Parts: sequence; structure tokens; C-alpha cells
Amino acid sequence: MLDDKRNQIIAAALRRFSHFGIAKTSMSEIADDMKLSKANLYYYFQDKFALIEAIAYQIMDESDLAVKQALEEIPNTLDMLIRLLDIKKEYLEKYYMLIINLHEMNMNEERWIALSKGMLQRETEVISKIFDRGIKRNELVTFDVSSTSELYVAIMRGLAMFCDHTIPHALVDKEELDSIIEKQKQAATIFINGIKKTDK
Amino acid sequence: MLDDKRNQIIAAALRRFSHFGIAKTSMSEIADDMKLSKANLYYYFQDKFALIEAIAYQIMDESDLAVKQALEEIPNTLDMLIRLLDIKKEYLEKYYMLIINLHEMNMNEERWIALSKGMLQRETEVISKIFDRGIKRNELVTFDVSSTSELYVAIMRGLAMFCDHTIPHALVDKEELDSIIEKQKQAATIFINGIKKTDK
DNA sequence: GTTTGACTATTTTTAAAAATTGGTCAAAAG
DNA sequence: CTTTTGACCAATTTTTAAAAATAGTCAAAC
Repeated sequence: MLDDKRNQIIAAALRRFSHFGIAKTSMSEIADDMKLSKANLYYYFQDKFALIEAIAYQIMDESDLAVKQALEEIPNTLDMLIRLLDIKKEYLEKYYMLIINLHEMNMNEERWIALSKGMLQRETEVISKIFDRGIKRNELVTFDVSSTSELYVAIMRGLAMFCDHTIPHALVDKEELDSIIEKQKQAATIFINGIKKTDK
Repeated sequence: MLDDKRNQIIAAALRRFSHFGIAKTSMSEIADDMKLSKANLYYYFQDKFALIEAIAYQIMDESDLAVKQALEEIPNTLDMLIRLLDIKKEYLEKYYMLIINLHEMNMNEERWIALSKGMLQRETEVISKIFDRGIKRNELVTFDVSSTSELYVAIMRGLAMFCDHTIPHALVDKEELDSIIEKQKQAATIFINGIKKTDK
């Protein structure tokens, strides 16, 4: 019952956050949407950050599920990484503003840094899993999986940040997103080629 | 004589720009340093942008010279790319604030966009030259040099932007710079491995 | 266990005044 | 003809203080 209402609030907040972003959504607005008083909202979430965190984890869990399914379906390493990029794209389109906000976070407060690091780590762990499997399948050479995964994630994130930096804009539109994903796929291809066993 | 004074002004401006950044350096300050009136400064450079542009091109030319020399000394592709990163590091340390500013430019004005694109293109052309040579030397497989160079530059720039994004800061210190260069070198290694001919 | 209205303390927005800055020009100096 | 300058302007940025919005609290009610 309590969890049920918490989930309802999360859903309501998610709608606003993913549309208008975190900063431009006030707790009062969320409370109004739910037809609760603000004080009541604070009964369910100790503060705004707790709500954001709950949403972030929900999205991550949801995404992890899609990744897990893909992992079972796609044995090839490169194919899997490409699928991963498509999944990420899906989520970015779905929760655009929220995800952008989560990536350009407030980095002055401990809890934000912790959340950011957690998200990065989770992303890196997925890549590690894929690389490990690739090594086990005798598809990739042996290498330091941990640091290489970190590098891979950094490259992908960097490409997303750099994107078409020469064109003035703050918000990324659909075309641009496509071009970013395209570059990421290209990079993934060369990256995997760089750590795969030489073709027999 | 006229060019001589222009160069003196460039040197004076460079000192301020590379220390305090472009925005925090006024034309009056530069004029004062040179013991000229501001109006006189505008006799030598039609506006602030012209001065910045002149400085940018001087640094690029200087850097290109170092690159040209390295190209003659280092035949191996990966070694050359690593050398290139070291050269870039040198220049970043030397002209820190200025280069940072040039990368996060005002992207709302045509001339800035043109300068930014020019810098990017120049960087990409150096990489193209290196890749072309690598192909000719039978070290690399044949591929679309133009788009691959663009991708390479995007990866390197992206890594620089992403860097240690989880730690709060605006200015990059020496340690961080080292860690960025390290990641860039790692990425270059895997990248080249991904496009090089399989070892015999 | 839930819900609320009334209440703070802190940020954020707003709007106007003050200061700075990029840039011009006619005229002077060499 | 080239170089230099002080006086000047328009536009932007910085500063400041008041107004509004916001995150978060709490005692009391349901």
C-alpha cells in the first residue's frame, strides 16, 4: 500500500522530470499532480533527491532488464554492444530531459556525486560482463577488463558530449541523436576490432 | 615594422589570454600592457576577434611545426599518435586558459563557428595524413580515411571533455590532465589495433 | 498510519542602477 | 601618409536589492 503510492508518485514525477527536467519541476507541482499536499509528498520521500534517486534506480533497473534479455539473445560481442547503444537511445528518447539532467548534475553535493558514480559504475559493469563473455567465448584477446571497460564507457560518453559541438545548441534533437549513435557504433566497431582475436 | 608591432601585441595578448582567459582580458588591459591607447590597438587589429584569431593561428602554426618535425622522425603510426598527444599536452599546459576558452567558444557568432570548425578540420587533417601514411606503409588496412579521422578526433576530444566528470571542478589541474592524456593514449592504442593489418 | 495548513529559511527571479567593455572618430603628432 | 590619442557612444555585463518561488518542517488533525 505504501509502496504502491510511492510508485504512483514516482510515475507522476517521472512524467514531469522527463519532460521539463529536474530543475524546472517543483515538488509542489508533483504534489498537485497527485492531488496531495506538499507535506504529504514529503511523507513518502524525505526530500527531492530521494525522489530523483528512486526514479534513477527505477530507470536503471528497467534498462538492466532489457540489457539482460539482449545478453541472452545476442552472443556476439560487437552485435551486443550495438544493441546496447540502441537500447540506450530508446531510453534517451523516452526520458530525454531527465537523463540529460542526471548527466549534468549538481556535482557539488555528495549524494549527487554518489549517484553519478553509481550510474557510471553500473554502465561499466555491463560492459565488463560483455567483455568477459567475449574473452570466455574466445572471441576477444585477454586484457584488463576493468580498465578497458572504463575506457570504453568514457569513449562512448565523451562522444555523446562532444557530438556536433560546432553547431550551437543546448538541446539535442532527433537527427543529432542519430548522428551521435552512429559515431558511437563506428567507434564500438573499431574498438572491438582492436581487442578481438585475429581472424583465423 | 607594422607586422613587428602586430607581433608584439599578439605576444602581449597571448600572455594575458593564456593566463586569465579571453573573457577576462579586456582590450584596454592589453593596450595598457603595450603602453598604447586603446584606439591605437584598434589600428592594428580591427576588433577583439581578429586579435584572437591571429593568436589562434599562430599557436596552430607553431604546433603544426612540431607535428611536422615529429612526422619526419617517427614512422610508426601508433608511436606518432602518442607523440601527437604529448605535443598537445605541452601546448595545453603552455596556453591553458586560452585553449580551454577556444574550445568552449561563443558558438552564436559565425566567425567563432568558422574558427572552431577550422581548428577541428586542421586537427583532423593531421590525423588523416598519419592514417594515409600508415596505409601506404602497409601498416594499416584500407578504410575511409576521412570519416575515420573525424571519428578519431571526436573520440580524443570527447575523452578530454568527459575526463573525470564525477569530480566537481571547472578547471583541470595537472594530475587530471595526465590522467586524460593517459586515457587518450590507451584509446589510441586500441583504435590503431582495430585498423591495423593482422600481425604476420 | 496518513494527511494537511501554516510556517521558515534558502534560492531563484526580476528589474533597475552602475560600471565595464568593445568599438568609433575626428583630430593631432610624427 | 602612417601612427597615435582623448573623447565619446552603444551595448553588454556586474551589482544590488526587492519580490517571488521553492525545498523542507512541524504541530495538529483525520
